[in-house]
Amino acid sequence: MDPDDRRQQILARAQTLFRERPYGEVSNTEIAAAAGVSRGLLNHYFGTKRELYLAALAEMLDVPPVPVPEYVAGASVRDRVCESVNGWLQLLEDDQETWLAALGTGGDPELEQVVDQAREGIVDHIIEVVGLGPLARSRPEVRGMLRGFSGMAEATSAEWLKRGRLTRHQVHEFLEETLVRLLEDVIPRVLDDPPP
Amino acid sequence: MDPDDRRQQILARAQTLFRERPYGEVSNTEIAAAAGVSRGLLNHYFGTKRELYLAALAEMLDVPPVPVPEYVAGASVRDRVCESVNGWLQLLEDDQETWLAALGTGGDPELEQVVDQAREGIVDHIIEVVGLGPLARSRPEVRGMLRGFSGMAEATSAEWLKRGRLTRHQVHEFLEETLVRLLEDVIPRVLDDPPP
DNA sequence: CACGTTGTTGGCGCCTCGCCAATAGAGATT
DNA sequence: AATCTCTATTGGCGAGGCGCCAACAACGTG
Repeated sequence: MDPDDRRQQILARAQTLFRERPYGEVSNTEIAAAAGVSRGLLNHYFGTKRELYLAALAEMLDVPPVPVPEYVAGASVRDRVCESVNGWLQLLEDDQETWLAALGTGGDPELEQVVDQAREGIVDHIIEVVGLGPLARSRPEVRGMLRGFSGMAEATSAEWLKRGRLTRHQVHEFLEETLVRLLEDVIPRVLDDPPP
Repeated sequence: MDPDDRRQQILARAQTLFRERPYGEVSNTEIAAAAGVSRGLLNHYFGTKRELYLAALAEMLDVPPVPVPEYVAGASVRDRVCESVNGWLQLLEDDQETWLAALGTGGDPELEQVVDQAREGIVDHIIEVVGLGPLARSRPEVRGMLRGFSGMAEATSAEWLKRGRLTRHQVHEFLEETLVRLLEDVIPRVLDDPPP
């Protein structure tokens, strides 16, 4: 068989398995059996199991981005932003299981639950400090949106601590300005908006 | 030895090891040796290796939140928001390595690089669709902040797809409103602000 | 026709994990 | 004080997984 085809076939089988179960629970033996080849052939093509996993994941995430429509050239900022958000949600709906498996903790539900609980504590702290009223506290949508802000805080903090593209001062200012606008404008607007 | 003390001691050693290396690269034998006990004792206390890992991670993430200062009662929204952001950054500086190890992909650098590349592609797409000028494109701070927005998009999408606390419509509206404000107000303000 | 190259396989050795029988030591009971 | 029970603790056994390597086969080439 053609080496490129074989390599691609193994990767395809590995992807489907890594999508449904986390790394540690998928054995090379299983991947080889699913691909109809010997186990040693996996090492021949990809070296180690980790390299196979990285290759599979890289190809999973290497999806062509949603094409940019033409009309954005003369459109307003809001229209272009709307289009960008649409592109993201579209991408997410197209191959949902891929992103859910790749991002997060790799698909482990119990592990997910542990870090989820810690993040909910962060949200609790935000709610307490900014002094949300009891009516806002009771709505789960508010918690959901604040979890969104928490994700932003984690990402910008990583930009500061790991990548160095932001300073601590910039992270602070960015998060403060954003959170103020969320509380005063965005969140009330989303809450008041009726579902279509 | 007192069972509680022993359990705590094993957890402490496991935490330090799991902080510096990802799950798969830390063996139970190593944890047992570091704790000065037999390997079988780990199974006696925690059952399986995964349970030990979850227990260690849960205790790592179970840090007491930064206490809320008193003056927030009569302060403005902005002051309280500032205090909340301060709390987050403080928490991050106090035990930085814990959060960096727990969040993200579990401390695996190569895996991190793969998903990082995918996320940078998302940022590229945002930049292209919203039509940022070449001067804004060139600044790495802009990319850093848009990565923050990307983190928010991932978190809110998880709220929609996994938790169900937000609808797709709400996610869309929330992200659109937020991104418009980021582009028009927040990002320019952070860029123009001189470092202290 | 011989020969080197390469895809492919089965097997060997090492490591890790979960389980279990065996041990030792402390506390309780008589 | 002696015994007995309970439990913390250990070493070892078996299963499974991974990386590596020698052997085989098939195909093109001189």
